[in-house]
Amino acid sequence: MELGIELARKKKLQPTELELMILKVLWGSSSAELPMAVRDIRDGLAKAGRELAHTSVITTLNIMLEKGFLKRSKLKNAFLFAPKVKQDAVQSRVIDDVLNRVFDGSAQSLMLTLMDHADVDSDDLAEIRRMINRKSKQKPE
Amino acid sequence: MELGIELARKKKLQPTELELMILKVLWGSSSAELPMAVRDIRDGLAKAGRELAHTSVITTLNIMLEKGFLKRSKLKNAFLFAPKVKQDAVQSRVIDDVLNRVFDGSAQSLMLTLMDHADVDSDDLAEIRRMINRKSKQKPE
DNA sequence: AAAATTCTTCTATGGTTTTAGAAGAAAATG
DNA sequence: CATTTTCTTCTAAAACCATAGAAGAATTTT
Repeated sequence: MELGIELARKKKLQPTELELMILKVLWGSSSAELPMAVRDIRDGLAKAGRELAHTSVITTLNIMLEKGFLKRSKLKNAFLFAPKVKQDAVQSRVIDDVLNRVFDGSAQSLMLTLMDHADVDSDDLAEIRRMINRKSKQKPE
Repeated sequence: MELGIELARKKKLQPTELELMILKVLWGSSSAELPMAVRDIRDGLAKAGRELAHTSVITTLNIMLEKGFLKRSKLKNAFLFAPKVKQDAVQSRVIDDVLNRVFDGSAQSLMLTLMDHADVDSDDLAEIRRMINRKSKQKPE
């Protein structure tokens, strides 16, 4: 029996380029958590170099709502949007994805690439070393 | 001579999902560098869980050729494909992109996320520490 | 209240990605 | 040499992404 079962398309958990920009505007708003009006989000995008029509922003916000990235509330006749996902969580998912897809799961390889490439100065290195020490104590595993 | 100045579209430097899988098949082939036949690439993909029609693979390979990810040679009537970009280079570009887009350029933040998330065991930590020491000597910057 | 402004939903287009069939040329096989 | 197999190129479709105009409802302004 050939069941047609719509496998409900595996929901991209990763925000797209533009979606991420929007999330960053929301996360960065004075008191995060605080819902923003479309107009303000649009301004935030413009400030980041992305000038879009008002309706373009709305369209994307609605898609993000469906995807579960945002929550929405109403003020008068207008909608306000707030992030439903935390920045940490998104960052984690992205790193996980890159780690597995691009670096075959090798965290070392990833770090090596990062340090070879990005201009990590000696202060950064020191900070990272501190981080590692903390880590290796805290979780000897 | 006013040649047609191909400012063309901004050439996605990043391989897509499938394109990356294909590159991995090519990079991973016994002696990298060695050109592979479509059939073999197809098998490699299948082995990685991606079963595509022969023509689907060809279509994608041709796109990758246009994008400059691959080079092509001919054997009899069939084409052979080999990577034109090195794995390091692609990894670098991806990390750079993620660093800037997702972590606002903070390598520390990226690393922290990586270590909090991925299961980096103490051996890994030791290795990473060694890496950092090497780095901080080599380039006091 | 009439007019202007503000917002939303609907609809639409162009581009990219992924996937694959049809048609036809070339090579291998019997 | 006729048939089968193996390749390629062309064409195409569905999904997703980015962008935005038209139409219409609600709010504000004059």
